[in-house]
Amino acid sequence: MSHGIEDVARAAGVSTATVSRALRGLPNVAPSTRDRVLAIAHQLGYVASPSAASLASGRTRTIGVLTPWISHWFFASVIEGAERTLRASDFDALLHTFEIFRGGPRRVVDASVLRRRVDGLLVVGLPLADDEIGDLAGLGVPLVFVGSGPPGRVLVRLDDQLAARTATEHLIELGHTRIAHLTGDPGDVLPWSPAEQRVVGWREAMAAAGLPAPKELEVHGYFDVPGAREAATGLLRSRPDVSAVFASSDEMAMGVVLAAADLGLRVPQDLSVIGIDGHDLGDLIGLTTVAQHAVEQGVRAATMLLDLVAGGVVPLITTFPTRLVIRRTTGAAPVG
Amino acid sequence: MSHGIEDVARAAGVSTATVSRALRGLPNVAPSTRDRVLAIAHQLGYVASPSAASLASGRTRTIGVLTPWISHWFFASVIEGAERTLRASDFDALLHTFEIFRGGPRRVVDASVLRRRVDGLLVVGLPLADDEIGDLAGLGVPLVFVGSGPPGRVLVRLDDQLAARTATEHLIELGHTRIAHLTGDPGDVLPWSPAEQRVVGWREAMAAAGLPAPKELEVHGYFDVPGAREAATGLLRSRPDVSAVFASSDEMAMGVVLAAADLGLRVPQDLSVIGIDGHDLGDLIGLTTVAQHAVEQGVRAATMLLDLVAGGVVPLITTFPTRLVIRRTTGAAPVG
DNA sequence: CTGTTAGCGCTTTCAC
DNA sequence: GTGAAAGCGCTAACAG
Repeated sequence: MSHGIEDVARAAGVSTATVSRALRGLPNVAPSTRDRVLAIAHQLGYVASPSAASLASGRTRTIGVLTPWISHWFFASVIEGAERTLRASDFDALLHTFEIFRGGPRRVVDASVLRRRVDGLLVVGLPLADDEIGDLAGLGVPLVFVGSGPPGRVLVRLDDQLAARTATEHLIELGHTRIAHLTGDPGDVLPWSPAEQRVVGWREAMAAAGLPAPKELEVHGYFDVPGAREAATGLLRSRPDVSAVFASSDEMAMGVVLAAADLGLRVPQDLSVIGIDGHDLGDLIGLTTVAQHAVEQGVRAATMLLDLVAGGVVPLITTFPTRLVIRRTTGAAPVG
Repeated sequence: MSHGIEDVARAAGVSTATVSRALRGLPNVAPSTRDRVLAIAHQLGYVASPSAASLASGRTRTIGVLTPWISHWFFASVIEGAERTLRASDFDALLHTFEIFRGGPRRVVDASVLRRRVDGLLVVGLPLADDEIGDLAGLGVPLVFVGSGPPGRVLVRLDDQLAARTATEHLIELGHTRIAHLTGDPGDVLPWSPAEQRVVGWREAMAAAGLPAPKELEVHGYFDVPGAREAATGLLRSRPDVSAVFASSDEMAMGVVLAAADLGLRVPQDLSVIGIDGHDLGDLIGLTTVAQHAVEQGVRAATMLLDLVAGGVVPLITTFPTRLVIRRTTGAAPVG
């Protein structure tokens, strides 16, 4: 049942070296030989042992995918795109999640377990500390960041400041003046994190319109629906004058919509809500959003990583476009 | 930077065999020796090469996770639970998705690429053909199915018939008599698939109440929000007398809610909708559902798989409970 | 409790 | 275009 390369070599009347070459499509194999080897290998159901091949060649044909969650829209979408791309090139995707605990510090990324295990690393939306990034880089394999990455490293992203300005400006055009921004955990303060960039974009848009953007209007909650619901409830209670909320993600925006319902506020008559993402289910509640292509970012990042693994060069920063999708959660500011 | 087992052995003044034993926590190593080896390995940042270890031992400490999608609630949740559990036991999760194309046949699962690559396989919600399952079994590693699996194999599931009856009975109790069932692709006809079991549960509940469950009320759509929206639109147009829809999943139920909105039907006054899942975002539209614990199923399945890999025995079928969560998409049947 | 010695199943020079 | 042979870096008997 389980054949080795020698069985194939013997059956084909060639050496194991030739079988290895033929199966991997290397040059310097006579077409007739190649065909024969391929046929026999197929017939025997032979597939090279990945461990043996890795040990001998030093390459694993495996890409590690590091992510904090998989059951969030952006992450699941990116991973789906990346996995599909890797598989198409006969690479495996090794999934490593790093839970970010509510309130507590997240488990630190341990690079050493990845040593000699992967040919490259895809870091999805995980704002890492400098030393962690250094450890990962120390593995000596190419790194590509998606959604969130430090300067100087290969990064696939969107223009977070622009997306945030777009969202905020949409609210401003609707006549809102008390526009709050709901963002992620306050511990996430790396200046290059998307959350931080979006805060900057919000401030810029507010400033450009001559509107105040005080600290009380910058609310930090946990980065999901329940977290946002809770944070938004607090905000809307203490600042009933707020007529619009720009949430840093669609999931957070959904939490805001739920909080509004909890408090008996009508959306968008009493409160306008906008997010960033283009979440699949945003349509369900008519969520206005600044949409991005998450699956495509996964595809692109994986493609670039594969290029790097093959020794190619890729652009340091790839910026994906976003577009404003106006639906039913934003409307004209209440009069008075 | 990158040390081998010999470096550690030399520094500790022992043989490589002892280093190997000490690092893996095997017995027959003096505590003092073990401590010394551990300290030196740590100091050197030594981690055994997985390829070399696999080649020598025949074990990979890797579990393959097979799934059709990752960006669907059930799948993402199960995978998240499983990955966390595997990681806790120092096992890696290798992600293999098998896209199910709309309309077309899905890509067939190719077991051979998994040969000698994994110590076990977790199949998540992928209704496989008998020969595919045979191929996977032929790999000689333990298999655990989650959500959907053939009789005679280790399976973590919920009682699909019961869940469907619970959902249908809820609608019947509200006075509905024309209750349609929206389910997945018609190609998915394996008698043991969850979709098929849910159809059976719906029919049973209808029959028990003396209500008709004709074929026209059993609607097949693609297994996601847009697919259900489309299928439900067709149904509601051709059968305006239908006052309630039981959808096979929450995502499909969301599609029904959207279809109702498209057609100007009020939910629940004109149409009641119920799903199965307990999707995170069901709350957003007050979706009534029969909830299950997807993350826990992933945890349990991974735990059992690890047991099997270690040579243990596990129950063939593990059935998770469900519970009816009544929210706002179901209400009394319209009078007349 | 520890060391010695074979491999595990490939890939990769280096010859021919 | 093909083969022989030397590893890749560990683990697993088997001794002692």
